[in-house]
Amino acid sequence: MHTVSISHVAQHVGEEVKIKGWVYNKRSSGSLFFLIIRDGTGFIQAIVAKDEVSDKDFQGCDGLTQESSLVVCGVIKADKRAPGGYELLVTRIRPLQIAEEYPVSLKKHGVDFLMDQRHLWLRTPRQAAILRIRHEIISGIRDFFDNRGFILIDAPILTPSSCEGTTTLFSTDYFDSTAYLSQSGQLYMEAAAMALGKVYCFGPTFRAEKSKTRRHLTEFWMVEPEMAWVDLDGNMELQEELVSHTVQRVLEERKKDLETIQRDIGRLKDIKPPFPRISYDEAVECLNKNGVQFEWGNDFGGGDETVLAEQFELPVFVHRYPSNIKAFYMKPDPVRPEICLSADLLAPEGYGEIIGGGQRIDDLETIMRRIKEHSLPEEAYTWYTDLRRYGSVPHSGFGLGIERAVAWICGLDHIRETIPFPRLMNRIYP
RNA sequence: UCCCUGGUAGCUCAAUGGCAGAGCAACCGGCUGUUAACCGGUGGGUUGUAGGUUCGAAUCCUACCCAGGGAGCCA
Repeated sequence: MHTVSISHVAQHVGEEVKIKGWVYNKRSSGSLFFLIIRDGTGFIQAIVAKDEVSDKDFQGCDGLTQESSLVVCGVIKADKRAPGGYELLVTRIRPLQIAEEYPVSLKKHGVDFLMDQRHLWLRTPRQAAILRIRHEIISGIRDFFDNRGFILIDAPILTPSSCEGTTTLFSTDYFDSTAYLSQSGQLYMEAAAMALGKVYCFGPTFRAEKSKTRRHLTEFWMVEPEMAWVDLDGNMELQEELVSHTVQRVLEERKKDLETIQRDIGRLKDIKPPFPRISYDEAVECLNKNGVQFEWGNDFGGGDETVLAEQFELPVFVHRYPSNIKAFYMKPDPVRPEICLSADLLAPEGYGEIIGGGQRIDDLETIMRRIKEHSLPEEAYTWYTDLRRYGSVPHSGFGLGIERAVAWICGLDHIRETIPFPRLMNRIYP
């Protein structure tokens, strides 16, 4: 008798099979037990009838508790009364371990409790569905780049100093000096792009900011492509293709999981290029027209981003921000040096910035001036400025926040559910 | 760091100055098609912590701790 996964039971109707899993729920009715069994791929109702199994097996069912592990044998049958449409008529049942009283019940729980039980919370249908969608998003992104000739380059996680010199970094002891956990692989990707043309990194990112909002984690994952010979327009084109490809892939491959989490997929279906593009100037005008007091030169807050995104059905690019609210390496606009060739992509439905990127400064004099203006330690950036000494070319790139993308595509109201074990300002357990 | 809200049984909540309560979970019993099954029964409490006001505090006051939401900062 061979083991089948619950997701494949439809192909085994009438056969006697083995299922290895856990008890999700149990109901009994005198001489019948209804066990809802899960195996990580799905859920199936198992019927244990007194007349169909040994007395020992039947009595054993009485002691089964929520999340007990077991191996059951039985015949797959289609039945309208069963949740999912199929059920298992049990012939043999072997408990492996009887679970202790399980903390996470099928009833309602509060966030604090669930976060403390995150290792067990992952077993619930909703959390498992989100993690499968996260996997699909990640694999969709990797396939997108791999199929377009990008080379995966792993950026270092331990770094000697800040990449951008602004945000708060986590520090750690590094022999007799201090190292910092990476907040971006971008500068290293610029070096790699000059070696290999089109590259990307995909790794964790760390920010020690004391942010307590539904959009922030202290540890999150980011994909950062970087391309030689590509300008701002080419950069935005790649972004809209990447985002559309990823959304369509999830719609095709994870329909069932989207149903499980009750995501309204109406607006996701239309996510296809081209995305609207507005300049920072136009965005400021748009905010003022919508009753938001906003002054040219400031950066957008969460609320401002939502107002802007609400004007469009699709994700929207906001490009050409003032240079002094962006990172030091953003290339100034040749006709208006006070603004730069940067672009952020704002997701619809209030999910905010999911991509930040732009064209980089490729001129040695300009990059040296910007490093001085930002009071960055010049020696630490020698390798970076070397890229402008030895065959500099126009180049662009961006960073896509995986968790924010997952939150948007899944329609979640908090980023903490998008990652298996979230790290927040005041939470590092489990 | 600042602002707002909250903390009562394992979990989710009620009790607003006067006997500490319910549903679920656990345990015992019943039921041959249940759908977060249902029905009957049992056990379960330092009301976040420390002070204070009061004849009397879960309830009012002060400080602290913890959590949630937001601001700033950011993807």
